[in-house]
Order: sequence, then structure tokens, then C-alpha cells
Amino acid sequence: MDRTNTPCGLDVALTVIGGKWKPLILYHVQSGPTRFSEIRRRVGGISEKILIQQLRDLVKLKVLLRHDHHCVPPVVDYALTPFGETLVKALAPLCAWGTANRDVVGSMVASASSATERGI
Amino acid sequence: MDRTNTPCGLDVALTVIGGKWKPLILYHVQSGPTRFSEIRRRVGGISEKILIQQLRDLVKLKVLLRHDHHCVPPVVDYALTPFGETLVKALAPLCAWGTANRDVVGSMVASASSATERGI
DNA sequence: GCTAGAACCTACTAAAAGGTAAGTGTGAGA
DNA sequence: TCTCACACTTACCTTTTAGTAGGTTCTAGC
Repeated sequence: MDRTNTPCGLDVALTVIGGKWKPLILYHVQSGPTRFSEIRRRVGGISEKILIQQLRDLVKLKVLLRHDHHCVPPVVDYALTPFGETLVKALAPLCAWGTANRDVVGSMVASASSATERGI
Repeated sequence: MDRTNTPCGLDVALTVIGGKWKPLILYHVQSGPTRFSEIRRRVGGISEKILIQQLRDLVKLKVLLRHDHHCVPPVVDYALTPFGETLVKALAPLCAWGTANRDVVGSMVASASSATERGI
């Protein structure tokens, strides 16, 4: 899915934060370096496989920095890069919008799906 | 995919603008009421089925307003609602971020995929 | 010795999203 | 009459994304 060649920058942004869990990961990592297991606990409901996959994606995109402490048992933490911080800053208004409109959107999603379930 | 019950508002926002084409649709509609065929031409590369699906989603979420002129051959246009405009405003910084970082992200996506293609 | 926890990996499966190709009814222009 | 454009709909297929269930290597604690 190459969405990096359109007039609208949102496509670029969505290649970075698209997916079910990436925004949540970013949200829970912005407070500072966070360990893998800590992210998993905070996010909740995510499988390890998916979490690793998404973290790797974000590292490849240079949004997150992976810091392996090279000890046994393993200790690894993830933190925002400066680039990642610019992204999080750009994300803030959208996050606020979502928070302000959670109930509105939630009820509309619910009514839309119940309507289609009833075949309307 | 219910993402409307998390501490982070981004999930709410992504239920609205998630998907391959929605941001692009929003982008091309923000200038004023736009006809279906005009949106299709502007977006480019989208199939009619998907465009209709996405437009319907956005109408259900009360982000867009569908105006059917009830004439034959059919004339229908889509415009942002006031609610949709608050969303577009919240989206602006992210859009700017994407535009500013298109080349950076694009090259990183490219190098990441070529790396995996080579089995690295 | 046995278990738990750390941070992963691998195969397989399920669900969601997107895409293709066809068809609908109508009227204006060639 | 024939075709085109309009705004869709339907059935079917492919791709992408997410989830499940197992395994690995190592150490500390019981």
C-alpha cells in the first residue's frame, strides 16, 4: 500500500500510524523509555506477535528507538526519537478531537452497525 | 474493530479517518460541495464501489452531508458538515507533518520493504 | 528440578479491507 | 437507434492485517 505519492500529507501520516495498535503504542510510549512487557501491559489485549511487529515497523520508520540492554534475562526498551516526537506533537490535536468526540463517534458507530445488522 | 474505549483519542479519530482512501476523500471535499464523479476523478485510482462505501461511512458518521438533487441523470454532491470541519481542522497539523516528511517516510518505507525482500 | 518471566520467533488461521467486472435506469447527444 | 455519462448495486476474488498456539534461551526463586 504505497500512499506516499498523493497531494495530501495525511496518507504519509497514515502509513506511519495506520493499523489497529500503533496510535495506542505511541500514546503509551510518549512518557519516556518503556520496556516491552510494560507496553504490553499498558496497551492490553494486544498479542505479543502483533506488538513486536508494530514496534519493529515504528523502529524502521525511525519513530521509535530500540534499546537492548544486552543482559539475561533480556531487557529492551523503546523510546520516541526526536522525529517521533514531532509526529506525536502533530498528533495532539487529533487526539484531543477524538477524546472530545469519543461518545459521539461511538454512538454513531453503534447505531450504524445495528442498522446494518437489521438490514436497513 | 471497536476502538472507541481507550484512553487515547487517536483510536476514535482512526475509526473515522482510517482506511486507504478516507483522508484523501476528506482532502478533496474540503473546498466545498463536490459531486461524486468529481471526487472520483480527483482522488484517482479508487474504484466506484470503494468510493461509495467510504462516502457512506463518512455520511453515517456525520462527517459528510449527502445532497441528492433528485434529477435524472442523477446529481449528488457531498460536503463537510460542521462536525466534519472540526475534524478537518484537527487533521491539519498531521497533514502538514505528512507533507513535510513525505520524502523521509517514503524512502524509509522503500528501504524497509527492499530489506525484507532481500530477506534481511 | 520445576516454574515463571524476560523478549522474542514461526506456522497456521481468521477476519477485514480492497479490487474487478458485471449490471441497473434514465435522458441527452450523435 | 446507439452510445455515453450519471450514481449507484451485486457477486465474487485477492490482499492485507490481526490473532492463536506453539517454541526458544536464559536466569532467579521456590
